[in-house]
Amino acid sequence: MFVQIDFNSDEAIYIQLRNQIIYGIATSQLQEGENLPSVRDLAEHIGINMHTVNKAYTMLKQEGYLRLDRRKGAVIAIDINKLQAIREMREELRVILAKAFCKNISCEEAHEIVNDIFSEFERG
Amino acid sequence: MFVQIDFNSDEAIYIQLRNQIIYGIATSQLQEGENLPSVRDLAEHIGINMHTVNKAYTMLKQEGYLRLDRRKGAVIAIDINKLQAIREMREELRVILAKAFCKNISCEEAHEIVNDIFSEFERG
DNA sequence: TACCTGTTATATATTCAGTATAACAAGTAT
DNA sequence: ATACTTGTTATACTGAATATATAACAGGTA
Repeated sequence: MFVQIDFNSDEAIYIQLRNQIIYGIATSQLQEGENLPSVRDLAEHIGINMHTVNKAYTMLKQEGYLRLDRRKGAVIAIDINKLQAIREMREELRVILAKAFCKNISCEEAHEIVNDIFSEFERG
Repeated sequence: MFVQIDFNSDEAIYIQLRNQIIYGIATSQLQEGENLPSVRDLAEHIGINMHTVNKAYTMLKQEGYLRLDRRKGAVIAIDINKLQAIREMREELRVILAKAFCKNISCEEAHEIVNDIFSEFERG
């Protein structure tokens, strides 16, 4: 597994875990239909509690990134609600871009950064 | 004041307050040199504790959005460290755009949303 | 002097994060 | 059938973060 938890971060462990799995999907390190480790195995591997992993998995399920199957365990399965995704993205971007604008980052510069990051995904 | 706190939100009050002040600066509702209400007045107005407002102000000071002056109180004063701002923005964008990419939002669609939000600022 | 600023210090209640055990239902492998 | 795996649920505990409540202090203003 590729997960790397920063225990000194102010971000909760289960949020870091969720973000890294989403990033793994975006970069094709994790693909539709692929299995994630069981909550117990991943917890063991990272060195954290089972429930912390379960919290991340449950959140990812709720957000439409995976399906939890009694037979196969946690399986990557994207459920796309594009309108809702756009609405959420807009709200999150509003804060980030407001900060950027205050710090003299131009719209063009923001576009460049967006392109940079998207290229990380598309050449996955 | 324009602040509107959602007490049912999962976002901390002082974070909501900070975000709205940054948004207010970006949209020119608050301008360089302008005074914010005193921590006691704003707390009274919103109906929250003085320390919660103080926490938001202290954070905004730390992040370079205002100066705290014993004479004038809290004054909008942007301290620009563009390189750092870009670095932080990049990290935050990475998570948001990974989510977007998983939900089939294209790079072009992301650009449109960025343009939309920037236009909220520039016509302030 | 009286009043206003931000600031600091305590104390308290509540919620959240993370851990620790334990058990359960359902499926798989032997 | 037995043993083992899966996610899931329940309970209990610790520690940290959030928010509140009083109180006081230093520096500046009217």
